[in-house]
Amino acid sequence: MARPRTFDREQVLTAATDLFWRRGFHATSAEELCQATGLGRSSLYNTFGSKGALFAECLGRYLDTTAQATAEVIAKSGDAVARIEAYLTKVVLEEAERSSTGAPSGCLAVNSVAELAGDTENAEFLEQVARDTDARLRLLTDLLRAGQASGEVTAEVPAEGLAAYVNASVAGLRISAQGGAPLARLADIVQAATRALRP
Amino acid sequence: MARPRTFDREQVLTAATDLFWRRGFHATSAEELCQATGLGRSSLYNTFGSKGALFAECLGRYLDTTAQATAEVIAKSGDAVARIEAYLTKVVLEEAERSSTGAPSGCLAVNSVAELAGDTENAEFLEQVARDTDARLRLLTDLLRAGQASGEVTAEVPAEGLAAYVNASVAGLRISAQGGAPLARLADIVQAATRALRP
DNA sequence: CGGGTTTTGAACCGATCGTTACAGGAAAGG
DNA sequence: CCTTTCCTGTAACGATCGGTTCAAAACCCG
Repeated sequence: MARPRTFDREQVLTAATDLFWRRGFHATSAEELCQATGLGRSSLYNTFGSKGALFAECLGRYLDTTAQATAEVIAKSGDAVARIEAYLTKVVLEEAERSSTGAPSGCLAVNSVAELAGDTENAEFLEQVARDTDARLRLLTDLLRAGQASGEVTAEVPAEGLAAYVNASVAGLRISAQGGAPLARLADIVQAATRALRP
Repeated sequence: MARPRTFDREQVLTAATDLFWRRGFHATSAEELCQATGLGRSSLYNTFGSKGALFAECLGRYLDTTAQATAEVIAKSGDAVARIEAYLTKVVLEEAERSSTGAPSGCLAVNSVAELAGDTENAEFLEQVARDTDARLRLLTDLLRAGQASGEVTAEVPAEGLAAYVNASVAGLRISAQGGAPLARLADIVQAATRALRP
């Protein structure tokens, strides 16, 4: 019936995500996206509509992927503090692997919040991240509240607050990694952050 | 001898810093800078040379100002943990005031790292932030090491690691504030972060 | 193998990017 | 008052921005 596509949609999204992650939304041009994905301008616009729509799709895919990975680590056995520690350690291991493979450091969601927080024209991207953050906070809150109930986790701070704290720690780790902190320091941050949760 | 300037350099830098802070380096145009500062294109370029040079000056001034403010809070009396808590609390109070006055939230240095970490053409800005971060880490390390020596601060994590942790906590607070976290959550984060330092 | 449908490449759109050129205006020294 | 020196506003520079147009190419189905 018709001429088929010569590219794989998922591969294109992966390449575009990598570029947005590395350079940010505003600094990434359509020309660079074409070069990185290998497809022409009309194919890109015919498939995704606009640069903003492509970014929204990349961001959504990124958020879903990382949310799933987070849920898997959190769901492992062990007490609540150990699960949080495993979660934070996973972040450090990711940064270690990324810096050795040339992949971008930090977190696309954190970068997007930092870049677009004052950008009224692109508030939709912030809402995407906000929805993801809310879901992540609910997951962490449930885990930490259960930990408080069983005495593994301190009750000096409400579970919602501890969840926000864990979330902030991840962002802090990501920014620290982007700032060039050595792996040993990132590991120290995890150790310190974990201490705060114990009774 | 010559015609004098009709604007105040410091006021221009303040207005430009506010705009860069709010919108980021790449998304801030020369046109917007002229509008925000009130001066014409040629005056702006005649005075600062280029958009990048202006940003470097804004960033340097911001870093110096905040470094001084940090040093003042850290130098106050009290034990090491109380000083760190005062430092983190100050961050939260700043965010509270900014959100009520319409000033930009978050931190220009954090935003710059997130936006420019993968930007090889603007590595000079990252170096500026890196120098500031190194100095801040030295200050924190000294304080925390003294706290460890007197037993006020845990020795489970080396002082350099605790300093990196405090620094990461500030970045996490800033990103959380930009992401829309309510003040009560930010205060919880400070309480939790402070717990990690105690023996 | 030919008709119908979709993708593709390349040229092109107006707008805006960062930056510069230049003519005229305003103050201080003589 | 006139020259000198700098500053200012306007207009424009080439380059690039995100996005579109369109004809030709490529494929599937009959």
